[in-house]
Amino acid sequence: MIVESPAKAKKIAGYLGEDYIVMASVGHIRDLASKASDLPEGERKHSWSKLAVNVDDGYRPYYIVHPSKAQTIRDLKAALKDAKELLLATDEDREGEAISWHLLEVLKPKVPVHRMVFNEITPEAIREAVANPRELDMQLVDAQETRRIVDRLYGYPVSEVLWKKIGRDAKSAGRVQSVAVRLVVDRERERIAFSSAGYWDIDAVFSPEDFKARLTSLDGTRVAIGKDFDQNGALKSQDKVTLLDEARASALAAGLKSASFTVRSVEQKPSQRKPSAPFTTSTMQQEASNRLRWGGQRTMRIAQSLYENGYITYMRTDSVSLSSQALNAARVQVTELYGPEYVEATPRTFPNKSKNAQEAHEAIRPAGDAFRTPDELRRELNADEFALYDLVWKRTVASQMVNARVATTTAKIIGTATDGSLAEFTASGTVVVFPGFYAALKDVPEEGSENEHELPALTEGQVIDARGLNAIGHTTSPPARFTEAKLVQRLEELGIGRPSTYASIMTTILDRGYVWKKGSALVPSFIAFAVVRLL
DNA sequence: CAGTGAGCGAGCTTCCGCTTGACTT
Repeated sequence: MIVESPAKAKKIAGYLGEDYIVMASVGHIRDLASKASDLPEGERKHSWSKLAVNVDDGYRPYYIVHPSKAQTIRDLKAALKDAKELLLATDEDREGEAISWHLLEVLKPKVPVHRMVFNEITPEAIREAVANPRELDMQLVDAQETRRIVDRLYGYPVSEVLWKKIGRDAKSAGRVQSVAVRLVVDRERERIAFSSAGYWDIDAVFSPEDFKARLTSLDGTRVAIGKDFDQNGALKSQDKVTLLDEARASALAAGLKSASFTVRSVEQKPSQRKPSAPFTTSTMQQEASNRLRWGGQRTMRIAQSLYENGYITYMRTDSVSLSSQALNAARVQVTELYGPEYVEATPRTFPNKSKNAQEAHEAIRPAGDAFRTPDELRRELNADEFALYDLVWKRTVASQMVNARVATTTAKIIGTATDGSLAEFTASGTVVVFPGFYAALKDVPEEGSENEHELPALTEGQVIDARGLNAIGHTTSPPARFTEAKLVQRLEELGIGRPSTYASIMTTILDRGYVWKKGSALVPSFIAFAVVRLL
């Protein structure tokens, strides 16, 4: 049996016993020749030679076995000599199907060949796959080959156009990298074109319990805030809003100093928060970026180590689905750690956000049919591994827990200034009524929950005091630059790139000098503007 | 006889996606 990953091969070998030899192709075994000199003698002088695609004869590709793969091929051939049967068990996606086809072409097996697939590595799933082989799907193989040829046919010549038209500082172009560069450049253009606007409001602190409120309305008209402005710094809608300048805001704050304030309304609204879907490669990179400040490369290196040592499932995946084994493990763990009332009644499933998803693997989760808690592994893992495992564990377990229930209280407080203006302040507070999946996250609160705070008990008509009234100036900000994680998220939404390439796309555009990093922000170089304009 | 310069040809760069391990900083 041939699979793609050595770690996977080792695991499956343990399940199948001595009748099977399980080996790995270690990814692709052949690729288009990368330069004309790698072609056979006599084929090096055609106009298409350096493309390694014969565009004059049906776009016939010239494949070569990369020298670093020669030993793998020799090992596979040697093992095949004594085999009764060859089972091609590469991943169930476009690239995996192609790897199987290339294996057939190179190994030329004399024994019966079967193609089989499995989405989870359990003894039952493997046995079922062995019992239900299928044929190679040549449509999928053709799709991969076409993808490969078109990327070459555009990537090489368009890169060469850049060399000629812009100079050798323009290094490369391609279906994926050029879109990434363009997103960064477009964003920078928006920032350059942006005009910021200034506006003022008043922050108030009221007693009891010194809670904070903000001026939201003046004489019945809403006070302008950041989102009322467009990118030119002009007020957006025709909606009636009052725009406060510094003088007006300061005068108003002074005029309210001795005012008496009344609670005009108190409204409480219950709401629920849902846990996020289990990790894909892209969301894991985003979370590690947010929580741990790690780049994609580092996250993937740590994940690889966790995977090879059997702590997590495969780390290059576009699926948010958990196997039945994983669902069960998560639910058992939630019951044990938090109690049955924390387990969602039926297993939660999540829609896949990426329309190009091929779902050859399940979501990234703790390995095994019983999860080990981060605390149980604290001694076995180094600091980085522990930090990433902790994120994976929390995300997986939380995904099978019940919603958090929260209550948001909004209070409106009014007062009249010495000049007769009626000022309305708004305060809001949120309390967690039932933590649900928050219980698993603990120190890692979900988005938006960091600032949750409670309001004191207030009743309508209650008269309260202002402890402080401060006019505060604000300016609108341009759209933020992309971070690595945000760019990966956007590329995935657009269906560009694959889990195995997200981290390397970033190094490509950095290495080519198209972008540089300012802290974690991606800033385009001058040459990037030129390249995007030409393309 | 040594050095210079023109002209010519060969070879390199470049794409995306799948794996790990051997390197260097």
